[in-house]
Amino acid sequence: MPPTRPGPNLSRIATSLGVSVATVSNALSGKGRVSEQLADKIKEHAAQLGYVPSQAGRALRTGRSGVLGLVLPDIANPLFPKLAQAIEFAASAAGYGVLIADSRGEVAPQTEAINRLIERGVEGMVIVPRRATRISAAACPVAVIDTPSTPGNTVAADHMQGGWAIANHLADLGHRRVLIIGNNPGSNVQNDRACGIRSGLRPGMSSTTLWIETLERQNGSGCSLGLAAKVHEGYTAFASLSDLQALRALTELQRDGIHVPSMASVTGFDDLIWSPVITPSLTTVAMDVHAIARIAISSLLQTIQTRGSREGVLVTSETDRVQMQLIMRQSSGPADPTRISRQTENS
Amino acid sequence: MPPTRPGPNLSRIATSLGVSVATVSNALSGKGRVSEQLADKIKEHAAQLGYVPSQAGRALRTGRSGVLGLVLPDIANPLFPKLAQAIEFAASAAGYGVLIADSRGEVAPQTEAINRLIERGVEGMVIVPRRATRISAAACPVAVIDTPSTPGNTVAADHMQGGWAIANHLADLGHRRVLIIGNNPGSNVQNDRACGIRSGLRPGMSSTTLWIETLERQNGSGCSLGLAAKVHEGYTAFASLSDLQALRALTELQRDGIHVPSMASVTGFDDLIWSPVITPSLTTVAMDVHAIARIAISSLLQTIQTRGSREGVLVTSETDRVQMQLIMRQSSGPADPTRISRQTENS
DNA sequence: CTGAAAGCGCTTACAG
DNA sequence: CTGAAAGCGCTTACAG
Repeated sequence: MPPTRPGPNLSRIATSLGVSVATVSNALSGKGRVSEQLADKIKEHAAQLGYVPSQAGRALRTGRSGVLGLVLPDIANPLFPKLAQAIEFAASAAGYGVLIADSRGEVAPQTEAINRLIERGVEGMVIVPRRATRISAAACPVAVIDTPSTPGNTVAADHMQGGWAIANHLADLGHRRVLIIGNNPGSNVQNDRACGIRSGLRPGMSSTTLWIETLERQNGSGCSLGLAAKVHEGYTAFASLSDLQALRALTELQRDGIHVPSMASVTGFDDLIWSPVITPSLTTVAMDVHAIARIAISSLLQTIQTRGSREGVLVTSETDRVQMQLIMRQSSGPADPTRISRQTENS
Repeated sequence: MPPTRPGPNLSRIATSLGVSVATVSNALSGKGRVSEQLADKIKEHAAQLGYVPSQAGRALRTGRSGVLGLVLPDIANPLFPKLAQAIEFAASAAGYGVLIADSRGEVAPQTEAINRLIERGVEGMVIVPRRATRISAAACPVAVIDTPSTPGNTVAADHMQGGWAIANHLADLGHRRVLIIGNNPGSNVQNDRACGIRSGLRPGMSSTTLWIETLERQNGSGCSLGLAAKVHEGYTAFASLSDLQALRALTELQRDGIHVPSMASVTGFDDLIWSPVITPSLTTVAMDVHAIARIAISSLLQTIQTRGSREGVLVTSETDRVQMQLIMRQSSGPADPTRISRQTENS
């Protein structure tokens, strides 16, 4: 005999009130097929009994599990908490739960993670793909958050525009030689940001790009980036493609006696947790994770409603790129040292 | 009529093979009530058809959803990714999925988040409580990860011992005046770490504690911590209670021209993502998140098996505290400047 | 407005 | 070793 849940179910409520389960179900779901009077009575009684509907029963009957999956193949990415939070927020606002899955930085198992979610009956999933991975259609609708230039992307921050905003900011401050500092040239996101920066340079400005992974392959992990030397070569701005690289750049410059921002400006991307906390606080570009999450979830749910949850489609959205916003803090300032006195500096 | 899943189900497999659903079920679950020959044939056919068992059907029948909840009331805590990853790893190794829930830093809604998970039918949950929140029993088994000194804690890193390890390290390096830098005096974890540090000081050593939130309430958020002045007062070691505070301390010292580690040592806690990346890399104390996750999940599952998943119990474990490990990097060095030459420094 | 009944997909005693 | 049947809790056409 199947095990009975200890909690009350529709049948218990029904018999104790002398009505049918159908009526209880209709009353609680508020479909309006029950007289208001009776409905209120049923609702009250259910609440009193501490009734919690069985998702399993409902899912089996309706074919809808009420659960979405979130695949984060690189959970160690410090952007993750904000995005996960935003996704969870948007999903639960729509009445959905969120199952997480990650592939722990290994190579193959993105597919495995996806399969685990399918087995758990998710109606759709949001995937933040690992570097340049193409998502082959899974057995359910999929919303991809990567970068607008990735084919199949559903929604993402406009990383190019973010880069442009940084370049514009640096140009306004009078910088002419910009060192772009990225981690990995294989990242679509980082490449788009770098392109954006280059596209925003004005006549007379120039940039060079330094990829940390490439450098570390030669000099060993944790090696110096040689930024002090770059300052002496005439670089005055260090535009990092993530706050993590900005942090590395800033601490290296400071350690080597280069004062930021009076001798060199440092900027980042993403407004990660430490950016407002460090000294000097970091000028950066933030993505609107809530807008992105909202668009991803609503497009996903729309696809599920129109096409069902068993067809492997890449979800599209009307707004596929969300503006990034420049956050001016204290790590960037005028390039010309004679103007330093005009710059507000933290004491 | 209830909607049919597009995918194959047991019945489809059964009829197409001319056997009963019971036999298919037994064969696929490997309970051994079917001849090996037939079982193999069924398994092969099921795989060929791309059969995915319906969790909803199984859950309804067995009363077990195969899902656990993870409640992170402060998802912005940068420790989150590591812990979430470890929990997800341990849970999925045991065949469970993980639903996340967070309360977005608001005050009341820890309970609301917990209820959402209950409604989704989790068999149990892991809760990392917000600051000093006491978890009142939910409607299912609960494993709490906080600090061993919290009543009801299931498992946690031994934060006191971690503090002791830091103090011991600083003592070995010859430091005598230690400034402990914490964020919030209301955090159990931070308090235990501070106690641990104090307990490890040797005769002749002294410490003062600086709580950043308290200071910022007076001087405004983002204010200077005045660490350079502390150096001139004779403090040589800045023992932060989290890597985030260590980062703030380090950058402030560097900005004010104090070289680390030759003029002052800085240490942290948690080995967060940036700790090995900054210059100088950060000496810190790491918790073994995988051990903690493993213990939390296994205790939780054991309780679920013995007492069911509908009783609100606080799970206990045999090992309630996991040792923390000192990671010596370059931000800490000898207190006595004359000995600096003996210290290996990164160039 | 209310109720009786079917059925989603599964597992498990029970019978053969 | 294999099968027929019951039933987990729910929702929804259908009948009254």
